[in-house]
Amino acid sequence: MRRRAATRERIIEATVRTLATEGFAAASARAIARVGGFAPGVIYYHFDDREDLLLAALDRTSEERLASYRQELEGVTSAGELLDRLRSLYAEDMAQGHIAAVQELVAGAASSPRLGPAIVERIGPWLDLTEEVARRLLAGTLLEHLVPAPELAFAVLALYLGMETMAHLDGDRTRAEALFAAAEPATATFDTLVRLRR
Amino acid sequence: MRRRAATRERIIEATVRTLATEGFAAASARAIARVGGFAPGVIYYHFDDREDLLLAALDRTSEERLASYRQELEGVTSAGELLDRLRSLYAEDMAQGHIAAVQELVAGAASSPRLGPAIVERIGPWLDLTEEVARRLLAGTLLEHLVPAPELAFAVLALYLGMETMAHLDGDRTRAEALFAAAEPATATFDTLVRLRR
Amino acid sequence: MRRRAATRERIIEATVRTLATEGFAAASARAIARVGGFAPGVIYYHFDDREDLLLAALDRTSEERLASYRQELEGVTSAGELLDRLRSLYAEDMAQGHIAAVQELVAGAASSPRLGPAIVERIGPWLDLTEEVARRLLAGTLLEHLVPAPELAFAVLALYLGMETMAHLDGDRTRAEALFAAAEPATATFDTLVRLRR
Amino acid sequence: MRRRAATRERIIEATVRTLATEGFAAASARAIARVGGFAPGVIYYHFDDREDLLLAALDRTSEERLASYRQELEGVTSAGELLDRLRSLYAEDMAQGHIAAVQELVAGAASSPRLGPAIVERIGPWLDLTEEVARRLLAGTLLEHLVPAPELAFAVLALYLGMETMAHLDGDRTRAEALFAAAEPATATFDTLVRLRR
DNA sequence: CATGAATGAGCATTCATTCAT
DNA sequence: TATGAATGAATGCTCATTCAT
Repeated sequence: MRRRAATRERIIEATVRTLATEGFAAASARAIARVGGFAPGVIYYHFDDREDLLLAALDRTSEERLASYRQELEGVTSAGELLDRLRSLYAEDMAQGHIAAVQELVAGAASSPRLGPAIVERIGPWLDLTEEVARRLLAGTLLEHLVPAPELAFAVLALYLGMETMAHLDGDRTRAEALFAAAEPATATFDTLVRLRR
Repeated sequence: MRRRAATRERIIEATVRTLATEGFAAASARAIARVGGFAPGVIYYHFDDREDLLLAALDRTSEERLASYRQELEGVTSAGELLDRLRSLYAEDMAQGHIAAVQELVAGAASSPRLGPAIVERIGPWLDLTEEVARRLLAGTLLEHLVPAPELAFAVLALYLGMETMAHLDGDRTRAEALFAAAEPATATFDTLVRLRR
Repeated sequence: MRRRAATRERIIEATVRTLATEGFAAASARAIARVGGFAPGVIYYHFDDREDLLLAALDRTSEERLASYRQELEGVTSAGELLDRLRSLYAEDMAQGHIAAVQELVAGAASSPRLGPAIVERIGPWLDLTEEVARRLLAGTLLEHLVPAPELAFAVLALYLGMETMAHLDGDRTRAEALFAAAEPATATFDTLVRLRR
Repeated sequence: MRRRAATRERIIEATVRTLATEGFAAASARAIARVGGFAPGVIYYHFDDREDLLLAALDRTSEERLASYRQELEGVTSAGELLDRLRSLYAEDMAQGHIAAVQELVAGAASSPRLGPAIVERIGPWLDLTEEVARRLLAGTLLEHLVPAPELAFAVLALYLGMETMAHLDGDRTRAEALFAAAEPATATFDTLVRLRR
């Protein structure tokens, strides 16, 4: 009983690792089994099929990262602080390969009708978190009624995803970093205006 | 002479259509041939390999749309007008399926080392156009020195791509439209401020 | 464990048979699978690729026959006896189809850069055996210093290979047999001269 | 009318060249057309199919070389002289690529049931020439009745073919040259014995 | 006669999935 | 439960050959 769950974990972990290092197309049942050190057949004892497994892997990564983001962004009250935190979270994402796995899944989803909607579904909690942070920062500012939080949250996530996609295409991460750097003066101005107003 | 070029066109057109309707992974030589009503072998008579064909399809779509965007955005001077034009261009993109094909290619490129950089290369002219429009709109405003145009252009394209990716994942276009609608008050405010300042 | 090796054997055996009866070019993965009664895919479960399989088939045949030749030629001391033994070995070769398979491989190797050198390598032990027998027979005769053993060995193998090629080209084995018959008086004379000299 | 024959020639010549430089498997209709600078389709106006063309190419090369060999070997009366002439003819063969084309054909014939016998047929005139030279040299010697000329001729051609095959396998021509060198003392001894006897 | 575009069958190889052990 | 051998369909691609122009 216990063992069943443990094996499941091993398979999921191997899948995330394979996605991150080999890519979506190369994350075949055999490749995952090789990475994890188990027989290919065992996968089908724990998961219905490849898609089922990939979604489980996405769940794992998503939950884990969402927890980190939530904790890190909880007490943030200024735009400058937010930018700082996001920057280091993004660096973490990259270092741990989580984001690579997600990006591979999003890209690969194009070729599987079931995967796409399931991925979007899993974006829901991220939208909630983003919206919450946005509301907190905009509260009491001029922008509060000018920029609706749900749409802003969607735009932020889309931007993040698009950035990742672009970086993934040619392996160049410097543009994303340049974007963080370029946003700094704007966040400073924003924070100053907010303080003056209060 | 004539015939050769005509067939090339037929193949490219079938490729764009297959990408848009079936997805990257399903756009196999056979599938494209089926869609276009020709023998699979003919593809290799006109293109070196699958990637060569996919890039040709991307070129076609990209050039065509870039021309439309350039023409439509040429004389735009206010944020409100810009938003309007983008809205209808986006609607066109969707109706014609071009953007779906592009999205599939961008996503699929993850699994092909040659495709990725080639696609990034083709994003260049889009970055230029975006940057140019951004400069024009920001010129003389307070934001001019606060928001560097190149990074802004990159962010805009990333946002657009991310939006498309998300919409493509589950086929829901309403979020993109909601974003356009939500941006309207902000553009109006922007235009008013600019006018006052002048 | 056991099963794996057994299947490997089946595949190799089917390969040798296909080479012998259908020829090099026709020994496609599909053809071999058809002959052996298994799925084409199984080949790639046991061998890296077609060349790997062909070389394995060559190894099997070569080792098996080399053992027979070595055993049969070990105690031979006269030219007449040598001729007799070679004759029956050659008949065996033909009956078992081994030599036909080898001939196909040698011929086909022309079109595969990796196969050629690998085959030459496998000819090494045959050169050694031939040279050893040649030395033994020539020792103490007038020819000993007139005919260098390594070159003689090479010539003998080339003659054997050429004979096989010719026979294989049109399926006529009688010329090879006529050659064996024609060589008999010469070997008898040789043996007589050697005996007189001693 | 004239033109027809001229085109035929061009095609044949392109075929020989393609065989020599690209090999049997790569000598596709398209490759030959590319080498010769004409349309692939034209081949089928002059030849029934690929095999027909390959045989025509073999005919051309064979006739041309046979004429050279015949002329060169006509007045030869000693084994030493014969060896010398053969050596320079062999060098010519190699330099002109004729022998490479023939070897490719012989090797490739394995994969075509019609080609094999047709090639053997074309070896006939070579057997005749070889036999004639052999008879001339052996006439009046002790070997005359010990070694039947037809079988000897066959053995010589088989040796030549085998040598070529082996050299072709790994591109090493030095062994053939070593064989020529090693045969020299034996031919000298042969010539001396013959002279003494007369 | 010649062209060169098109056909369709064939090939090597990979992979998700099944199933006897 | 787990193993890993086997299946069979699919894929990218090449080629001899045909045929409208």
